[in-house]
Amino acid sequence: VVFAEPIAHVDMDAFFVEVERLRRPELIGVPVVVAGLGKRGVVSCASYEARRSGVDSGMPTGRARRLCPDARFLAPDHEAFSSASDRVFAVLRSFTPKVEPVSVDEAFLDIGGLRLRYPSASVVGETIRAALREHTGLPASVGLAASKFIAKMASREAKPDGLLLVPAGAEVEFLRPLPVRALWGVGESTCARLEELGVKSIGDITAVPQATLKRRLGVALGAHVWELAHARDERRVETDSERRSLSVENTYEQDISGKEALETELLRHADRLASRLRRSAESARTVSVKVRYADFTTVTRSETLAAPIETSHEIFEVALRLLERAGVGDRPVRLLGIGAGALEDAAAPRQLGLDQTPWEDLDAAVERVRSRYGRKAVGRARLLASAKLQDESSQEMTEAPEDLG
DNA sequence: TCTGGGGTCCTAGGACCC
DNA sequence: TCTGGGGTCCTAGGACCC
Repeated sequence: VVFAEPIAHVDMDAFFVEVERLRRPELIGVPVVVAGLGKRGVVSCASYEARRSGVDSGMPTGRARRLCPDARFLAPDHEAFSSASDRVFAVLRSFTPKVEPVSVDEAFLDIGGLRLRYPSASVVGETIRAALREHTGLPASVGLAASKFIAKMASREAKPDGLLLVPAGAEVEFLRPLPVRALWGVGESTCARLEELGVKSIGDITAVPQATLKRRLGVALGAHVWELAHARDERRVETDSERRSLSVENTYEQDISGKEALETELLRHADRLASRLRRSAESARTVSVKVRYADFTTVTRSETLAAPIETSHEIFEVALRLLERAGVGDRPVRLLGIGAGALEDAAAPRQLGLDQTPWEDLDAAVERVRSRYGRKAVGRARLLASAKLQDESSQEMTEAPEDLG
């Protein structure tokens, strides 16, 4: 006996809102919106009550306030979400080790191995939902199918707090009436181009030759969309995929401008990025800088180095060059970011240059102090002096900062 | 209404090498 | 004198997802 639908997609319902409701029961049953509360904030998660007023993820908070003035607006508490996420994944892994995280609140499970313990895939799905409810207190929806992408579409149809199994063989029929926008990988832009071909539903795609789609959408996307519309999806559940990049960025409440302010913010970002690299024991061979101007145009500059780097000092040096190359000048900037790519294991043997500096030792020491006394226990004098620029922190340093340069 | 932060993957052109 | 084909790597931008 083998399940004909061995892939489960588990998706938590209004995750951030439900986590808040666990500790604040007065939020149950009323519209709740978790969102950036600043001038330039957007919605991270809206409760189903708020969604009825048209509020949804990604929407500017200002607009959400107008649509649903009675909602409770809460700033995201990332630590709470992250520990709730850990509890969710612990429950999922108690069923099978074959868990592929998609995001903090979503995962694919290969439940094929559970066929001897459960009578059907649906029973597995309902058992997972009940276990999540019991051990985390949170509602989840589950989609079951023969392939990942159908399972994903099924969980969406099942929401909220539901389960849907799409029987093997019935996939095309299930997909046919759904709008193309519902396809995983078809966003606003692709949707518009498909509409130009007269394609509105997923069923419509099957009437278009694959060659036409490839010409219109590009080879990879055209082929992909055509395959998905025919319910062909061979992707397996991948349990151990490695991260490819790391980045830190910030949108400012007020645009910043001028060399001094930009460089100080760049230094702050380099510091955070190096800290995260160190904690994951990785080094980076490419560094990129991202700048978004007041008119929302965005430019990136990147540089690939001969050897990987990892300290805040080295990252800052490269980032400064890239900022120069971006040619910002005096233009007002609304977002500044730094990214690290081409990641390598920091333990990998590396060539020692003649100008090898003690920066690594310094960063390591800083990290040790921080893990013991908190993130703000040590920092650069330059960042302390300009702490008012930081829009995410209102706390003062409690320890005297060391001057790191 | 005015657009977050963290990621992934694809495309297209150019450099460079054989 | 004019000009190959293929492969890999890098860069910049864009679409998409949660």
